[in-house]
Amino acid sequence: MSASTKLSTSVKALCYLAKVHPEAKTSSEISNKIGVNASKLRKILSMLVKNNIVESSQGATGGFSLKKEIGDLHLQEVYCAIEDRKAFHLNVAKSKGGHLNETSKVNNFFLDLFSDIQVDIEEKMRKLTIKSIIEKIEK
Amino acid sequence: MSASTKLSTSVKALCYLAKVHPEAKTSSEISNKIGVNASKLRKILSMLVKNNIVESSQGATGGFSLKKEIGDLHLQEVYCAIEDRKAFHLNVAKSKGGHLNETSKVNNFFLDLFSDIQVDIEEKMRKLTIKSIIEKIEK
DNA sequence: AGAATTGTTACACTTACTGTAACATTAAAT
DNA sequence: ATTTAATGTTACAGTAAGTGTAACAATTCT
Repeated sequence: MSASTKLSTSVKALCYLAKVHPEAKTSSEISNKIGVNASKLRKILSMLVKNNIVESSQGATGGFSLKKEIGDLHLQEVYCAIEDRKAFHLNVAKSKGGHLNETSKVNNFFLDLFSDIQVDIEEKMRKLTIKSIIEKIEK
Repeated sequence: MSASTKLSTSVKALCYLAKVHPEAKTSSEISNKIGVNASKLRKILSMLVKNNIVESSQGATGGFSLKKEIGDLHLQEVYCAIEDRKAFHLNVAKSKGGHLNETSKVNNFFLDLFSDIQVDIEEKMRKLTIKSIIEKIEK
């Protein structure tokens, strides 16, 4: 699953959980609401659980509920929770061999450029809370 | 070939052509220098030709040479030449059905966000000329 | 104990990417 | 004119990545 798909799935689930807060909902309930496979959804939600964004309880009456206040929950935080590797990943061939030839210098240039872009993206996401996203969507 | 790979390949080829300017070089010569398959390279270079960035001549003594002054050639221009679709593409599920439910609203939010990001990236690329890249790389 | 849920693994299917080959088209050189 | 060597384009097999779904162990309430 691509980073951007995971991110939008996460936000959909978080918006739904925010609406029903503090009620807990099962993965299949959420799945029906947002149109994402329940198994895949659990995979994503489990990552949010590990990062203290969502709470889960197993067993017969289990389910997922919001743990963090959505006014304090930034998109960047969600993004980091679901994506370990540098995301919105851009391909640049690794330079092979020790010395820096022209080709590997160009590669390094793009690695730098893309990591600058990555920083910009994360900065943009840091300014958006889930609450602000919900407000923006509703109006 | 991903957008970012095509872009870095283009820049490698352009740097090499700048160095030997105004001499024309064949795709296999360039291929050897920058370590990219000659056939794939021709595919990319042909797009640069169509956008008046590179000149080509066919036939026995043919080859590729720079057409544009590298001080006037911006990375964004190269990028547009090789990539028709919105690049650095980020996945968002298309909303199906006419009405706007919560899920499709979230999708639209991300479409907007990602197109903002796209604008930022292109703006960054618009500030970089091939000449400035070469200077940056060499020092 | 039984039932229902999360958390995780596995797998087939599809889609995209990669590397390479092949060949028609073109143009210079002899 | 023929040959030669190049671009421009198409095709294709092999690989990698993404998608959708199923299965099942672990857990916890009733």
